[in-house]
Amino acid sequence: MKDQILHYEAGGCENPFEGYDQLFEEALNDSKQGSKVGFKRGETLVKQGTMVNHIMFVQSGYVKLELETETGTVLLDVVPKGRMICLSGLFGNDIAKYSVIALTETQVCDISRKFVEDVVLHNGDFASRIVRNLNNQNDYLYYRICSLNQKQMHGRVADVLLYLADNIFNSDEFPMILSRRDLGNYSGMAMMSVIRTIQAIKSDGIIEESKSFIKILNKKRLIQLSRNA
Amino acid sequence: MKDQILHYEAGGCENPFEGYDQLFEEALNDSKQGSKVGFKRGETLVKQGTMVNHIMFVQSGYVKLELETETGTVLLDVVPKGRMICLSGLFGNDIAKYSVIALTETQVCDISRKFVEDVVLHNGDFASRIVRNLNNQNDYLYYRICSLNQKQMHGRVADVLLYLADNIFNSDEFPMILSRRDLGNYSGMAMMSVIRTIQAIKSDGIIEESKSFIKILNKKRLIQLSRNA
DNA sequence: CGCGAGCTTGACGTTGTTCAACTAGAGTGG
DNA sequence: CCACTCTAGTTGAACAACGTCAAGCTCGCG
Repeated sequence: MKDQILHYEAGGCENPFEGYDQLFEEALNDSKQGSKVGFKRGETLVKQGTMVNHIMFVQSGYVKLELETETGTVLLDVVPKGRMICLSGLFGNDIAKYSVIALTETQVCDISRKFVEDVVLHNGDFASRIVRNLNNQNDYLYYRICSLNQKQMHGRVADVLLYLADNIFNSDEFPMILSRRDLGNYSGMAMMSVIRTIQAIKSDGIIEESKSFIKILNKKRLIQLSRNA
Repeated sequence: MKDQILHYEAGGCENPFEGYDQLFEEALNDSKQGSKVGFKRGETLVKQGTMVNHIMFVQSGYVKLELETETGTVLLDVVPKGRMICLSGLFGNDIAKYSVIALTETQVCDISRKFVEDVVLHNGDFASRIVRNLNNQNDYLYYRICSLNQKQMHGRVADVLLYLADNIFNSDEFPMILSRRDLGNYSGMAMMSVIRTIQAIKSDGIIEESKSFIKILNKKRLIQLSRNA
């Protein structure tokens, strides 16, 4: 029971729109409602502080959510293809709370926020999915807070790697789309500390990296590291 | 814009049940649906890992939400009278993700989770309030992550104090219901580091403490500390 | 071939934790 | 009423963890 949150399992990253294809297809085909847009790595989809009146479905690629503060940047999350972004703006104000930046070539599909809000208002089943999705997001953030609160460098780096493997790529081998700096912004560490820690994990034979492609060789030990061993 | 999240303002801690008194009054008067229970300081309202089939309204007093992990305890949040707890269990499974513990004498009022879920399913306006509430909870967690990620001890302690003053007690003078250990579990610090930091803030004349009652004497400087000065 | 961004390494200084000893107050039982 | 104990809070000194600085590296790209 205790470790239910230690190894975050994204039960709730299910797409709440699944099964509602038809409903939203109409919205998407309406030129005013939906439009597909492509981005290159590094491009900004949404800039923190600007007005945003739509939510987005990531059709292909990967994006990161970043929060800029006076003292630096926090990497809030990585979102892979098949999930939604900006759901957290539903029924709130128009101002984007964080920036969204492409980590790879990315295609997204905009949906009017008002439209989605209307569906929530009139379709209880859909509303319940949105609630469940937000609750899962909450669980994820709890897990992040635990990691930051209690673990030291090795544990935190292990956490990011496990999160990427288990929740973003669903594989123990994946391309390293995050820079060392990104990893630092995610885990609350200086970039150089990230480097040193990863170096140590590599030379312990726990992971392998070539051509910015990560392989987890010894997952058990990685999980042990995460538990602060 | 940048500091929108640095000073967390609980726009969203509004009670989503407000205005729905009548609807839930009925539920509460039904002996099966609602019941009022009292707790003393230190008593556990909900134990992490147990089954919970209700959400709770805090009628009087203050409670804390705590997550127990293998490596220690994380203080997730403090909830004052007038707010709900366990909303995060809506449409999820029955298992409590965290413990709820009374910080003072507390009276709570249980409401069947199924009942609330039914209202969400059939009342769009209420559903939108729940969504907004959860989104505000998300914002709060982002703010916490920023604090943990980027600030050092003085900033983090300042953050807790400001959070308590601005969002829990709505006053710059309040009883210190959290122990030093609690503060450590909240801010990701060792208890002794909390003590030293508070001692320093006191001797700088920024706060005053007597009989476990806190007065913020110089809020500007406390905010400066929070900004990592 | 040279330039720049991301990465790496070592030395050093700071921040924060741990350990151990001590104090003050709150309850408890005789 | 007085020991007695228990918990929360406090302090200092030693130590480990982490960040910072400065220099050099590597690799893709023009």
